[in-house]
Amino acid sequence: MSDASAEGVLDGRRARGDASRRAVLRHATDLVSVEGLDGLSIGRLAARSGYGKSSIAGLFHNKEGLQLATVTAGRAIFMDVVVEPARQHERGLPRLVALMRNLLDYSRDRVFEGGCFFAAVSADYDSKPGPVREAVRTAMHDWYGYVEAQTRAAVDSGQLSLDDDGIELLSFSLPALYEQANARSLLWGSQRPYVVAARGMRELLLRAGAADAALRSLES
Amino acid sequence: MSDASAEGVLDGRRARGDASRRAVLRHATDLVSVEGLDGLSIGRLAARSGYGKSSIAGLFHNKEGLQLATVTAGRAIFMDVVVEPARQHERGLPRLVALMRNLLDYSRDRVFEGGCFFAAVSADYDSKPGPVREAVRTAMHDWYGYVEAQTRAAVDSGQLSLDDDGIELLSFSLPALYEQANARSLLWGSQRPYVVAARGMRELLLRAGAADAALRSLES
DNA sequence: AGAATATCCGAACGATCGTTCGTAGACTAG
DNA sequence: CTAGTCTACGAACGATCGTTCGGATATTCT
Repeated sequence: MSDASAEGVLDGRRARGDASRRAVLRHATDLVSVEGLDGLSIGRLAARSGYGKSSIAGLFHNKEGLQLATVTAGRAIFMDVVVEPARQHERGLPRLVALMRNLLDYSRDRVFEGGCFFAAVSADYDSKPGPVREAVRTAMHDWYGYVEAQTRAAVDSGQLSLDDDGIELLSFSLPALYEQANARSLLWGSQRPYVVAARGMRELLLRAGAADAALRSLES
Repeated sequence: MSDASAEGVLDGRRARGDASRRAVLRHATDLVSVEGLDGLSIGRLAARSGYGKSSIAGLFHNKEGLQLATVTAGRAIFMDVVVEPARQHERGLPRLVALMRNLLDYSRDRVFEGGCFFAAVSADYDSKPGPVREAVRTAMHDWYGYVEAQTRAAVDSGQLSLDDDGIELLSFSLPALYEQANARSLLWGSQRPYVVAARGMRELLLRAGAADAALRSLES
Protein backbone atom coordinates (compact mmCIF):
# COMPACT_ATOMS: atom_id res chain seq x y z
CA MET A 1 0.00 0.00 0.00
CA SER A 2 1.00 3.62 -0.10
CA ASP A 3 1.80 3.87 3.59
CA ALA A 4 3.66 0.95 5.09
CA SER A 5 5.36 2.17 8.24
CA ALA A 6 5.06 -1.32 9.74
CA GLU A 7 7.36 -2.84 7.11
CA GLY A 8 10.08 -5.26 8.01
CA VAL A 9 13.56 -3.90 8.62
CA LEU A 10 14.88 -5.37 5.38
CA ASP A 11 14.08 -2.91 2.63
CA GLY A 12 17.11 -1.35 1.06
CA ARG A 13 15.11 1.56 -0.29
CA ARG A 14 13.53 2.64 2.98
CA ALA A 15 16.73 1.84 4.83
CA ARG A 16 18.56 4.29 2.65
CA GLY A 17 15.79 6.81 3.16
CA ASP A 18 15.81 6.37 6.92
CA ALA A 19 19.54 6.88 7.00
CA SER A 20 19.12 10.10 5.03
CA ARG A 21 16.27 11.22 7.27
CA ARG A 22 18.41 10.62 10.33
CA ALA A 23 21.32 12.50 8.80
CA VAL A 24 19.14 15.44 7.86
CA LEU A 25 17.40 15.55 11.24
CA ARG A 26 20.71 15.63 13.05
CA HIS A 27 21.36 18.98 11.39
CA ALA A 28 17.73 20.04 11.69
CA THR A 29 17.61 19.74 15.47
CA ASP A 30 20.73 21.87 15.84
CA LEU A 31 19.42 24.41 13.40
CA VAL A 32 16.06 24.59 15.18
CA SER A 33 17.67 25.05 18.57
CA VAL A 34 19.33 28.16 17.19
CA GLU A 35 16.85 29.58 14.70
CA GLY A 36 13.59 28.39 16.18
CA LEU A 37 11.07 26.06 14.65
CA ASP A 38 9.81 28.33 11.90
CA GLY A 39 13.25 29.77 11.31
CA LEU A 40 14.00 26.33 9.95
CA SER A 41 14.28 26.66 6.17
CA ILE A 42 14.60 23.76 3.78
CA GLY A 43 17.13 25.67 1.73
CA ARG A 44 19.58 26.27 4.55
CA LEU A 45 19.05 22.76 5.83
CA ALA A 46 19.89 21.47 2.36
CA ALA A 47 23.04 23.56 2.20
CA ARG A 48 24.16 22.47 5.66
CA SER A 49 23.41 18.78 5.21
CA GLY A 50 24.66 18.43 1.64
CA TYR A 51 21.36 17.17 0.29
CA GLY A 52 19.34 18.82 -2.43
CA LYS A 53 16.42 21.01 -1.52
CA SER A 54 13.93 18.81 -3.33
CA SER A 55 15.36 15.68 -1.72
CA ILE A 56 14.56 16.96 1.75
CA ALA A 57 11.12 18.09 0.67
CA GLY A 58 10.49 14.60 -0.69
CA LEU A 59 11.82 12.76 2.34
CA PHE A 60 9.41 14.57 4.66
CA HIS A 61 6.67 15.31 2.12
CA ASN A 62 6.48 18.99 3.07
CA LYS A 63 7.73 21.48 5.61
CA GLU A 64 5.19 20.57 8.24
CA GLY A 65 6.32 16.95 8.03
CA LEU A 66 9.90 18.10 8.47
CA GLN A 67 8.95 20.16 11.50
CA LEU A 68 7.05 17.28 13.09
CA ALA A 69 9.94 14.90 12.45
CA THR A 70 12.35 17.44 13.91
CA VAL A 71 10.30 17.75 17.08
CA THR A 72 10.21 13.97 17.39
CA ALA A 73 13.97 13.75 16.80
CA GLY A 74 14.73 16.47 19.34
CA ARG A 75 12.49 14.78 21.84
CA ALA A 76 14.27 11.47 21.29
CA ILE A 77 17.66 13.04 21.95
CA PHE A 78 16.29 14.75 25.05
CA MET A 79 15.02 11.38 26.26
CA ASP A 80 18.35 9.70 25.62
CA VAL A 81 20.44 12.37 27.32
CA VAL A 82 18.22 13.52 30.18
CA VAL A 83 15.43 11.08 30.98
CA GLU A 84 16.83 7.64 30.18
CA PRO A 85 19.99 7.91 32.33
CA ALA A 86 17.85 9.09 35.24
CA ARG A 87 15.77 5.94 35.02
CA GLN A 88 18.72 4.02 36.42
CA HIS A 89 18.07 5.76 39.73
CA GLU A 90 15.35 4.71 42.12
CA ARG A 91 11.94 6.13 41.36
CA GLY A 92 11.09 9.19 43.44
CA LEU A 93 13.61 11.63 44.88
CA PRO A 94 16.79 10.00 43.52
CA ARG A 95 15.38 9.99 40.02
CA LEU A 96 14.09 13.54 40.37
CA VAL A 97 17.51 14.77 41.48
CA ALA A 98 19.21 12.88 38.66
CA LEU A 99 16.73 14.39 36.23
CA MET A 100 17.57 17.93 37.32
CA ARG A 101 21.27 17.26 37.29
CA ASN A 102 21.12 15.75 33.80
CA LEU A 103 18.97 18.64 32.68
CA LEU A 104 21.46 21.27 33.77
CA ASP A 105 24.35 19.32 32.25
CA TYR A 106 22.43 18.84 29.01
CA SER A 107 21.94 22.57 28.62
CA ARG A 108 25.42 23.50 29.79
CA ASP A 109 27.06 20.97 27.48
CA ARG A 110 25.13 22.42 24.53
CA VAL A 111 23.88 19.05 23.35
CA PHE A 112 22.06 21.27 20.89
CA GLU A 113 23.93 24.19 19.42
CA GLY A 114 21.38 26.73 20.63
CA GLY A 115 20.86 25.36 24.13
CA CYS A 116 17.74 23.57 25.28
CA PHE A 117 15.81 22.25 22.31
CA PHE A 118 12.37 22.67 23.83
CA ALA A 119 13.05 26.17 25.08
CA ALA A 120 13.78 27.19 21.49
CA VAL A 121 10.78 25.29 20.19
CA SER A 122 8.10 26.26 22.68
CA ALA A 123 8.77 29.97 22.38
CA ASP A 124 8.04 30.06 18.69
CA TYR A 125 4.92 27.99 18.63
CA ASP A 126 3.02 29.26 21.63
CA SER A 127 0.77 30.84 19.04
CA LYS A 128 -0.30 29.52 15.62
CA PRO A 129 -2.54 26.44 15.89
CA GLY A 130 -1.87 23.27 13.91
CA PRO A 131 -0.29 19.84 14.22
CA VAL A 132 3.15 21.27 15.01
CA ARG A 133 1.84 23.28 17.94
CA GLU A 134 0.07 20.18 19.18
CA ALA A 135 3.21 18.09 18.96
CA VAL A 136 5.16 20.67 20.96
CA ARG A 137 2.36 20.88 23.50
CA THR A 138 2.25 17.15 23.92
CA ALA A 139 6.01 16.95 24.38
CA MET A 140 5.98 19.67 27.02
CA HIS A 141 2.96 18.17 28.73
CA ASP A 142 4.65 14.78 28.96
CA TRP A 143 7.86 16.26 30.27
CA TYR A 144 6.23 18.38 32.95
CA GLY A 145 4.00 15.45 33.82
CA TYR A 146 7.02 13.25 34.28
CA VAL A 147 8.64 15.73 36.64
CA GLU A 148 5.45 15.97 38.66
CA ALA A 149 5.09 12.18 38.74
CA GLN A 150 8.57 11.79 40.18
CA THR A 151 7.86 14.50 42.73
CA ARG A 152 4.69 12.72 43.77
CA ALA A 153 6.52 9.41 43.96
CA ALA A 154 9.09 11.01 46.23
CA VAL A 155 6.28 12.14 48.51
CA ASP A 156 4.58 8.75 48.43
CA SER A 157 7.76 7.02 49.47
CA GLY A 158 8.39 9.48 52.28
CA GLN A 159 11.48 11.07 50.69
CA LEU A 160 9.71 14.42 50.53
CA SER A 161 6.86 15.73 52.64
CA LEU A 162 4.48 17.95 50.68
CA ASP A 163 0.76 18.37 50.22
CA ASP A 164 -0.82 18.50 46.76
CA ASP A 165 -0.21 22.23 46.42
CA GLY A 166 3.38 21.71 47.44
CA ILE A 167 3.85 19.04 44.81
CA GLU A 168 2.39 21.29 42.15
CA LEU A 169 4.59 24.19 43.22
CA LEU A 170 7.81 22.19 43.40
CA SER A 171 7.31 20.55 40.01
CA PHE A 172 6.55 24.01 38.65
CA SER A 173 9.58 25.65 40.25
CA LEU A 174 12.28 23.15 39.32
CA PRO A 175 11.79 23.50 35.54
CA ALA A 176 11.37 27.24 36.05
CA LEU A 177 14.84 27.47 37.56
CA TYR A 178 16.27 25.29 34.83
CA GLU A 179 14.77 27.28 31.98
CA GLN A 180 15.88 30.54 33.53
CA ALA A 181 19.41 29.17 33.74
CA ASN A 182 19.29 28.05 30.12
CA ALA A 183 18.01 31.42 28.94
CA ARG A 184 20.45 33.52 30.95
CA SER A 185 23.41 31.36 30.03
CA LEU A 186 22.63 31.77 26.34
CA LEU A 187 22.10 35.51 26.68
CA TRP A 188 25.25 36.34 28.64
CA GLY A 189 27.42 33.45 27.50
CA SER A 190 28.01 32.61 31.15
CA GLN A 191 27.92 29.36 33.10
CA ARG A 192 27.10 30.99 36.42
CA PRO A 193 23.30 30.72 35.95
CA TYR A 194 23.63 26.94 36.19
CA VAL A 195 25.31 27.24 39.56
CA VAL A 196 22.58 29.53 40.84
CA ALA A 197 19.82 27.31 39.49
CA ALA A 198 21.38 24.22 41.07
CA ARG A 199 21.57 25.99 44.40
CA GLY A 200 17.94 27.04 44.07
CA MET A 201 16.87 23.49 43.30
CA ARG A 202 18.84 22.22 46.25
CA GLU A 203 17.19 24.65 48.64
CA LEU A 204 13.71 23.92 47.35
CA LEU A 205 14.25 20.20 47.80
CA LEU A 206 15.83 20.65 51.21
CA ARG A 207 12.88 22.67 52.40
CA ALA A 208 10.58 19.97 51.04
CA GLY A 209 12.20 17.58 53.47
CA ALA A 210 14.84 15.95 51.30
CA ALA A 211 17.78 14.35 53.04
CA ASP A 212 20.96 16.30 52.47
CA ALA A 213 22.76 13.21 51.22
CA ALA A 214 20.25 12.75 48.43
CA LEU A 215 21.16 16.12 46.92
CA ARG A 216 24.89 15.47 46.66
CA SER A 217 24.82 15.40 42.86
CA LEU A 218 23.32 18.89 42.67
CA GLU A 219 26.45 20.44 44.13
CA SER A 220 29.23 22.25 42.27
CA MET B 1 22.32 68.08 8.79
CA SER B 2 21.30 64.61 7.87
CA ASP B 3 20.58 63.46 11.39
CA ALA B 4 18.86 65.93 13.68
CA SER B 5 17.26 63.98 16.48
CA ALA B 6 17.71 66.92 18.84
CA GLU B 7 15.32 69.13 16.85
CA GLY B 8 12.71 71.23 18.54
CA VAL B 9 9.25 69.76 19.02
CA LEU B 10 7.74 72.07 16.42
CA ASP B 11 8.32 70.48 13.05
CA GLY B 12 5.19 69.44 11.27
CA ARG B 13 7.07 67.03 9.05
CA ARG B 14 8.76 65.09 11.82
CA ALA B 15 5.65 65.35 13.97
CA ARG B 16 3.70 63.60 11.27
CA GLY B 17 6.44 61.03 10.94
CA ASP B 18 6.58 60.44 14.67
CA ALA B 19 2.85 59.91 14.77
CA SER B 20 3.14 57.37 12.00
CA ARG B 21 6.07 55.67 13.71
CA ARG B 22 4.07 55.41 16.91
CA ALA B 23 1.08 54.00 15.05
CA VAL B 24 3.18 51.44 13.26
CA LEU B 25 5.08 50.43 16.40
CA ARG B 26 1.83 49.85 18.25
CA HIS B 27 1.09 47.08 15.76
CA ALA B 28 4.72 45.98 15.61
CA THR B 29 5.00 45.24 19.31
CA ASP B 30 1.89 43.07 19.23
CA LEU B 31 3.09 41.30 16.12
CA VAL B 32 6.51 40.67 17.63
CA SER B 33 5.05 39.28 20.85
CA VAL B 34 3.31 36.66 18.73
CA GLU B 35 5.69 35.99 15.84
CA GLY B 36 9.00 36.75 17.46
CA LEU B 37 11.47 39.42 16.51
CA ASP B 38 12.59 38.01 13.19
CA GLY B 39 9.12 36.77 12.37
CA LEU B 40 8.34 40.45 12.04
CA SER B 41 7.89 41.17 8.34
CA ILE B 42 7.49 44.60 6.85
CA GLY B 43 4.85 43.32 4.46
CA ARG B 44 2.53 41.96 7.12
CA LEU B 45 3.14 44.98 9.29
CA ALA B 46 2.14 47.17 6.35
CA ALA B 47 -1.02 45.18 5.76
CA ARG B 48 -1.98 45.29 9.42
CA SER B 49 -1.23 48.97 9.97
CA GLY B 50 -2.62 50.28 6.69
CA TYR B 51 0.64 51.85 5.60
CA GLY B 52 2.50 51.02 2.42
CA LYS B 53 5.47 48.68 2.58
CA SER B 54 7.88 51.31 1.34
CA SER B 55 6.54 53.86 3.80
CA ILE B 56 7.48 51.69 6.75
CA ALA B 57 10.86 50.92 5.26
CA GLY B 58 11.43 54.63 4.89
CA LEU B 59 10.27 55.57 8.36
CA PHE B 60 12.76 53.21 9.98
CA HIS B 61 15.40 53.22 7.21
CA ASN B 62 15.59 49.41 7.12
CA LYS B 63 14.43 46.32 8.92
CA GLU B 64 17.09 46.50 11.58
CA GLY B 65 15.96 50.02 12.42
CA LEU B 66 12.41 48.78 12.70
CA GLN B 67 13.49 45.97 15.00
CA LEU B 68 15.47 48.32 17.23
CA ALA B 69 12.57 50.75 17.41
CA THR B 70 10.21 47.91 18.22
CA VAL B 71 12.40 46.74 21.09
CA THR B 72 12.52 50.30 22.41
CA ALA B 73 8.75 50.64 22.09
CA GLY B 74 8.08 47.33 23.81
CA ARG B 75 10.44 48.28 26.57
CA ALA B 76 8.66 51.61 27.02
CA ILE B 77 5.29 49.90 27.39
CA PHE B 78 6.81 47.41 29.83
CA MET B 79 8.14 50.32 31.85
CA ASP B 80 4.79 52.09 31.87
CA VAL B 81 2.77 49.04 32.86
CA VAL B 82 5.12 47.17 35.18
CA VAL B 83 7.95 49.31 36.49
CA GLU B 84 6.55 52.83 36.74
CA PRO B 85 3.49 51.96 38.87
CA ALA B 86 5.75 50.03 41.24
CA ARG B 87 7.84 53.14 41.80
CA GLN B 88 4.98 54.58 43.79
CA HIS B 89 5.76 52.01 46.47
CA GLU B 90 8.59 52.36 48.92
CA ARG B 91 11.97 51.23 47.63
CA GLY B 92 12.87 47.73 48.75
CA LEU B 93 10.42 44.97 49.60
CA PRO B 94 7.20 46.90 48.89
CA ARG B 95 8.43 47.88 45.46
CA LEU B 96 9.72 44.38 44.77
CA VAL B 97 6.36 42.88 45.65
CA ALA B 98 4.51 45.45 43.55
CA LEU B 99 6.88 44.69 40.70
CA MET B 100 6.07 40.99 40.82
CA ARG B 101 2.38 41.61 41.14
CA ASN B 102 2.37 44.01 38.19
CA LEU B 103 4.45 41.55 36.23
CA LEU B 104 1.99 38.72 36.66
CA ASP B 105 -0.95 40.98 35.86
CA TYR B 106 0.82 42.34 32.81
CA SER B 107 1.28 38.88 31.38
CA ARG B 108 -2.17 37.63 32.41
CA ASP B 109 -3.90 40.69 30.96
CA ARG B 110 -2.11 40.12 27.65
CA VAL B 111 -0.89 43.69 27.37
CA PHE B 112 0.81 42.25 24.32
CA GLU B 113 -1.14 39.83 22.19
CA GLY B 114 1.43 37.08 22.53
CA GLY B 115 2.11 37.42 26.26
CA CYS B 116 5.30 38.86 27.70
CA PHE B 117 7.10 40.95 25.12
CA PHE B 118 10.61 40.16 26.30
CA ALA B 119 9.96 36.46 26.58
CA ALA B 120 9.05 36.45 22.90
CA VAL B 121 12.01 38.64 22.02
CA SER B 122 14.80 37.05 24.04
CA ALA B 123 14.08 33.56 22.75
CA ASP B 124 14.67 34.48 19.15
CA TYR B 125 17.79 36.51 19.52
CA ASP B 126 19.83 34.47 21.95
CA SER B 127 21.95 33.68 18.92
CA LYS B 128 22.85 35.91 15.94
CA PRO B 129 25.12 38.79 16.94
CA GLY B 130 24.39 42.37 15.96
CA PRO B 131 22.85 45.59 17.27
CA VAL B 132 19.44 43.98 17.79
CA ARG B 133 20.86 41.25 19.99
CA GLU B 134 22.71 43.90 21.94
CA ALA B 135 19.55 45.96 22.47
CA VAL B 136 17.70 42.90 23.76
CA ARG B 137 20.61 42.02 26.01
CA THR B 138 20.75 45.50 27.43
CA ALA B 139 17.02 45.53 28.11
CA MET B 140 17.14 42.19 29.88
CA HIS B 141 20.26 43.19 31.80
CA ASP B 142 18.62 46.38 33.03
CA TRP B 143 15.45 44.58 34.04
CA TYR B 144 17.20 41.81 35.95
CA GLY B 145 19.49 44.40 37.49
CA TYR B 146 16.50 46.39 38.69
CA VAL B 147 14.98 43.33 40.33
CA GLU B 148 18.27 42.58 42.04
CA ALA B 149 18.64 46.20 43.15
CA GLN B 150 15.24 46.15 44.81
CA THR B 151 16.05 42.85 46.48
CA ARG B 152 19.27 44.30 47.80
CA ALA B 153 17.48 47.41 48.98
CA ALA B 154 15.00 45.23 50.85
CA VAL B 155 17.91 43.54 52.60
CA ASP B 156 19.64 46.83 53.37
CA SER B 157 16.50 48.20 54.98
CA GLY B 158 15.99 45.05 57.04
CA GLN B 159 12.83 43.94 55.23
CA LEU B 160 14.58 40.78 54.08
CA SER B 161 17.50 38.95 55.61
CA LEU B 162 19.75 37.38 53.02
CA ASP B 163 23.45 37.12 52.29
CA ASP B 164 24.88 37.95 48.87
CA ASP B 165 24.22 34.47 47.54
CA GLY B 166 20.68 34.65 48.83
CA ILE B 167 20.12 37.95 47.05
CA GLU B 168 21.44 36.52 43.82
CA LEU B 169 19.27 33.43 44.16
CA LEU B 170 16.08 35.28 45.03
CA SER B 171 16.42 37.78 42.19
CA PHE B 172 17.10 34.84 39.91
CA SER B 173 14.14 32.80 41.13
CA LEU B 174 11.41 35.44 41.05
CA PRO B 175 11.72 36.14 37.30
CA ALA B 176 12.14 32.41 36.75
CA LEU B 177 8.74 31.74 38.32
CA TYR B 178 7.21 34.58 36.33
CA GLU B 179 8.56 33.46 33.00
CA GLN B 180 7.51 29.90 33.64
CA ALA B 181 3.99 31.14 34.38
CA ASN B 182 3.96 33.21 31.19
CA ALA B 183 5.15 30.30 29.08
CA ARG B 184 2.80 27.71 30.54
CA SER B 185 -0.19 30.02 30.38
CA LEU B 186 0.43 30.65 26.70
CA LEU B 187 0.95 26.97 25.97
CA TRP B 188 -2.12 25.60 27.78
CA GLY B 189 -4.32 28.67 27.59
CA SER B 190 -4.73 28.48 31.34
CA GLN B 191 -4.52 31.07 34.11
CA ARG B 192 -3.57 28.60 36.81
CA PRO B 193 0.20 29.01 36.26
CA TYR B 194 -0.09 32.59 37.53
CA VAL B 195 -1.62 31.35 40.77
CA VAL B 196 1.15 28.82 41.25
CA ALA B 197 3.87 31.35 40.43
CA ALA B 198 2.41 33.87 42.86
CA ARG B 199 2.35 31.24 45.59
CA GLY B 200 5.95 30.37 44.80
CA MET B 201 7.03 33.99 44.99
CA ARG B 202 5.19 34.39 48.26
CA GLU B 203 6.93 31.42 49.81
CA LEU B 204 10.36 32.49 48.62
CA LEU B 205 9.86 35.95 50.10
CA LEU B 206 8.44 34.56 53.32
CA ARG B 207 11.43 32.32 53.75
CA ALA B 208 13.70 35.30 53.10
CA GLY B 209 12.19 36.91 56.15
CA ALA B 210 9.47 39.06 54.66
CA ALA B 211 6.62 40.10 56.89
CA ASP B 212 3.42 38.34 55.94
CA ALA B 213 1.56 41.65 55.69
CA ALA B 214 3.95 42.89 53.00
CA LEU B 215 2.94 40.04 50.69
CA ARG B 216 -0.78 40.69 50.79
CA SER B 217 -0.89 41.81 47.15
CA LEU B 218 0.61 38.54 45.93
CA GLU B 219 -2.46 36.61 47.04
CA SER B 220 -5.17 35.25 44.76
C1' DA C 1 9.60 83.32 -4.01
C1' DG C 2 12.74 79.01 -4.27
C1' DA C 3 15.62 75.21 -2.22
C1' DA C 4 15.70 71.67 1.11
C1' DT C 5 13.67 68.22 4.08
C1' DA C 6 10.38 64.50 5.37
C1' DT C 7 6.31 61.64 4.46
C1' DC C 8 3.93 58.59 1.60
C1' DC C 9 2.97 55.65 -2.26
C1' DG C 10 3.25 52.28 -6.29
C1' DA C 11 6.38 49.73 -9.00
C1' DA C 12 10.04 47.06 -9.57
C1' DC C 13 14.64 44.64 -8.26
C1' DG C 14 17.05 40.35 -6.73
C1' DA C 15 16.93 36.86 -3.25
C1' DT C 16 14.87 33.26 -0.80
C1' DC C 17 10.99 30.70 0.50
C1' DG C 18 8.02 26.05 -0.07
C1' DT C 19 6.54 23.19 -3.56
C1' DT C 20 6.09 20.57 -7.96
C1' DC C 21 7.66 18.30 -12.08
C1' DG C 22 10.51 15.28 -14.94
C1' DT C 23 14.21 12.19 -14.90
C1' DA C 24 17.63 8.87 -13.43
C1' DG C 25 19.25 5.24 -10.45
C1' DA C 26 18.71 1.60 -6.66
C1' DC C 27 15.89 -1.85 -4.86
C1' DT C 28 11.79 -5.10 -4.33
C1' DA C 29 7.87 -7.97 -5.71
C1' DG C 30 5.46 -10.76 -9.01
C1' DC D 1 12.59 -9.84 -16.79
C1' DT D 2 9.04 -6.54 -15.87
C1' DA D 3 6.45 -3.48 -13.16
C1' DG D 4 6.25 -0.85 -9.15
C1' DT D 5 8.40 1.77 -5.25
C1' DC D 6 11.59 4.76 -3.03
C1' DT D 7 15.42 7.84 -3.11
C1' DA D 8 17.90 11.65 -5.20
C1' DC D 9 18.66 15.60 -8.21
C1' DG D 10 18.19 19.94 -11.16
C1' DA D 11 15.02 23.16 -12.91
C1' DA D 12 11.34 25.85 -12.58
C1' DC D 13 6.84 27.79 -10.46
C1' DG D 14 4.47 31.49 -7.68
C1' DA D 15 4.77 33.90 -3.38
C1' DT D 16 6.96 36.71 -0.14
C1' DC D 17 10.90 38.81 1.64
C1' DG D 18 13.89 43.48 2.23
C1' DT D 19 15.22 47.18 -0.42
C1' DT D 20 15.52 50.88 -3.92
C1' DC D 21 13.79 54.26 -7.08
C1' DG D 22 10.88 58.05 -9.04
C1' DG D 23 7.38 61.07 -8.21
C1' DA D 24 3.68 63.51 -5.48
C1' DT D 25 2.60 66.15 -1.33
C1' DA D 26 3.37 68.86 2.72
C1' DT D 27 6.25 71.55 5.72
C1' DT D 28 10.40 74.38 6.94
C1' DC D 29 14.34 77.31 6.01
C1' DT D 30 16.76 81.09 3.38
